[in-house]
Amino acid sequence: MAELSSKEQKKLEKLATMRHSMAHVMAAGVLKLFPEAKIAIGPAIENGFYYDFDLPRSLSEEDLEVISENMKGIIRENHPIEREEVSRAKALELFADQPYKVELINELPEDEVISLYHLGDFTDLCRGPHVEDTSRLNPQAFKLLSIAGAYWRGDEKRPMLQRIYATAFGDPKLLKEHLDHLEELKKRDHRRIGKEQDLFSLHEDAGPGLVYWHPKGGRMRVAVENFWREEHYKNGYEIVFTPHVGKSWLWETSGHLDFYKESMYNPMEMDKSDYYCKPMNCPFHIMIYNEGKKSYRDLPCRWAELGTVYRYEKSGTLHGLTRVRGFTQDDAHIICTPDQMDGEITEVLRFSLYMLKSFGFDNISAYLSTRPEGKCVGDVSDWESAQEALKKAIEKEGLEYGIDEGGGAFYGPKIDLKVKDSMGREWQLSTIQFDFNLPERFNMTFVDTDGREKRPFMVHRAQLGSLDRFFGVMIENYGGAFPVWLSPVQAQVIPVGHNFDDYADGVWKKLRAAGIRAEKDLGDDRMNAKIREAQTQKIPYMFVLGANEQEEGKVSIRTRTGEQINGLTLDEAIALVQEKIAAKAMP
RNA sequence: GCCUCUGUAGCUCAGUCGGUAGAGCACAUCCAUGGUAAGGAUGGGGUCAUCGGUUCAAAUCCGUUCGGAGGCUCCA
Repeated sequence: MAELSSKEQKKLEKLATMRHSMAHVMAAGVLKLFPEAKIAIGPAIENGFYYDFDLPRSLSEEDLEVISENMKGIIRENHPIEREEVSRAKALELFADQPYKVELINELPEDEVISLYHLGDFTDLCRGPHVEDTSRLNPQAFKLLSIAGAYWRGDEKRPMLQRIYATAFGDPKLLKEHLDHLEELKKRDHRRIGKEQDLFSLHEDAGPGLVYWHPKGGRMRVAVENFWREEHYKNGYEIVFTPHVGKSWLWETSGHLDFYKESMYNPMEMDKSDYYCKPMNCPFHIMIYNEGKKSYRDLPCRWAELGTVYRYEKSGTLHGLTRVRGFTQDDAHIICTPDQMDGEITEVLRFSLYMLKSFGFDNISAYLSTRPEGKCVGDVSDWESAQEALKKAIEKEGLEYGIDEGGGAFYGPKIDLKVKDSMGREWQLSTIQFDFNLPERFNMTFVDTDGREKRPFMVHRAQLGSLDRFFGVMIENYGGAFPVWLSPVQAQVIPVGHNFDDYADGVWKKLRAAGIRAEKDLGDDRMNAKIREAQTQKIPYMFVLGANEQEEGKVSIRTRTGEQINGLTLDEAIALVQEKIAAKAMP
């Protein structure tokens, strides 16, 4: 959330005004095509605008063409856009055949000024502001993008309207830039790259939203998991493993069956008990904690698990790796005494930031969510000290942060960390979350210095969130051109011709022995085709070997960036690759 | 879940007015022995997602079911 200068702020406002006016033009264009259309709302949004309509039939791509032409016509007719303030009664009369507008008017507060904007013979209820006339709109710099269903006021019990999404800029060049950006996003789509690089798949027939990691994706995941485990041990965590299913009393005790049941897979009955697939790992970690009496000397417990959980997400929300039904959380629970809390929070935040930065996410912001109004568990004083600890930790790291007052869950305050990726999109990955509920429900205790049993603090945290989702985000962030340490194939060995297959095979074996993920391409293709193949696979290093290399026992490297490094001994080449791996660098 | 679009070879897609299916890539075999982004030839491969209906005849038209894609209050 970088602060915008007032000049930039003004520019954005101007753009939003222009887009909002464009939305009116679109509504006018739709009414030309469907005079009986009922219009709903049409705001400017981040990269454009939309307008919702209730139409006699569903829109097609061809309709967008017609509407688009209508809009160009309206703009060229050069209408003024004029404001008029009217009484409530007049407004209701004017929009008598527009039920959505009537609803809006009736909901406006008593003292609100009701304003209309006229654009030719189109009049819309609108707060404004707008551009003075349509000459301020560029007929070459907008594009209708898509048709989507949208519930009136986002309420699934209300009618489904048709929404037209569009984008608009002041200048056709900027429109083109934006469209190119959308094109680039498509190219980086992790579902596409996952297929191209043979990383993972999903199978509708075997269960929607369940991920299959192929060998190449598996290599990447092992690289990430190994790094993750090493860092957790270095940072004072223990790693635990817990079952995938548990009896119903666990979920009754945790409250999941009361509040979370519809997101859980149905139970399976075994020996007259119901077993549920876990949607979260917490109750299992608590089982470990509650095994034996704990002393203050045992605390803090920092227990991490790459725990695979199952959640029954609605079918319409599933999306590639980023929204799935079975996924592996990089979960941890920190159980500590009240005295230890401040230090633990500081550390967990520092560690999380380090983790995200290791994957090239340098643009990180924090969001603190505090105690909601109404029913919460836990003492108010505990909430306050927890919130204070979270805030201090954020400030100590010098992070930009926002506060979502009252945005916490009923069981505790939290920090969410969001990263901005290379395409400027924000993703929420890490979360650090207090829980005043489960320690109570599971009667977790520790014996303090005074010999009395007390309630420990418990904090949930995930750094990458879900490994599956994180991979989706990471693939798109890198656009499939991974740093060397993550690349599924780090080096591709390519002989110039079959005469050098043996030499290539020897080099390949040594690369593998040195711990480098190397492949050899001894197929019948010409070298050019092999290079092209390695290049499209975005393999960081190509070892191209022929007579020149064989005679001197050396190697020549082509990087995927097109750089040529010739005349290295194999040992030098191995050292070069290993250095880049260790540095988590690009080739 | 709901709305719109959509489902044809492993992948990307074409298939006109309803007349029983095609391309490129990939794969296999052979030829070619090659120096930094696709050498050539031949061949195998499809219950046109599913179930049902209309029809002399369905990939094509209609309905069902199951998937996939884009959306579903950044407030008149």
